[in-house]
Amino acid sequence: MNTTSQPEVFGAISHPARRQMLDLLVEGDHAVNAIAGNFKMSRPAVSQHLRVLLDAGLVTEQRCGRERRYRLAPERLGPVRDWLSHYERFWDDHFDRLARHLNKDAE
Amino acid sequence: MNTTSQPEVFGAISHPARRQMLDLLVEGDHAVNAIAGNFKMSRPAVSQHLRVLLDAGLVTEQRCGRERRYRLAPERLGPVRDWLSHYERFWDDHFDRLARHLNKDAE
DNA sequence: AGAATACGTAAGTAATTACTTACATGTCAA
DNA sequence: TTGACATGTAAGTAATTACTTACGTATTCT
Repeated sequence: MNTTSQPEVFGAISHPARRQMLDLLVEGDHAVNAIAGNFKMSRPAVSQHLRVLLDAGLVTEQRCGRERRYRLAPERLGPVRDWLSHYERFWDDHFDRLARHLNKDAE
Repeated sequence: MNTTSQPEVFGAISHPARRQMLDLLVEGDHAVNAIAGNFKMSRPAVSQHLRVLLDAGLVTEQRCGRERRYRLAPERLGPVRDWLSHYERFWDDHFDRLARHLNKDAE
């Protein structure tokens, strides 16, 4: 269990606004202004948060005319899920047994 | 999906040392010195990290003579798991279907 | 009682974070 | 081409974080 891998990811999701941005992007990709419309902070602040998410690899950006569309890249949440999986058994043994069963299937 | 609930939890697990402390406590409860032995930082620094985990509800402390034993309280990772669950489908649809199936069972 | 142990807390500091406003750059539209 | 739009970047700042050393407080041991 390597807890130091992808440290930026845990930092990136530690801010409520950034989690909310990811939640927004679940619906599909969005331009910066569309994202910023959901927040009280200034648009540059939103840009900076998006930069953090981009650096963490949690989103990708695509230039699209004068817009920049941000798209969710949820694979990078993998380390979080992996780390969390070590704790699953504590709150839901039933679920855990099934998860391990699935892993066995995958082998 | 309330991304602002239990914000401390996401902050608490954002630091690699604190995740490593939780990982340690998976094995069972430990006194502070036993925990500190695994880190290069000073013991007070470890105490301060443990305080963050305590405030987040991720560990409990029990006075035991002159020791203080910290024990994992993994239920508080629930918000993290819940938030993450909205992304499961992106990397493992099969797993997601089974998760939803389990939820249906639970009703 | 007195010394050693186990720990928290205080206080100080350097680094980082989360903003802000002002500005620069590239794109589209009249 | 001129102006409006979409966005990143720079620079400054206040707040927070992650440490450090010094010290205080129980508890146990002799």
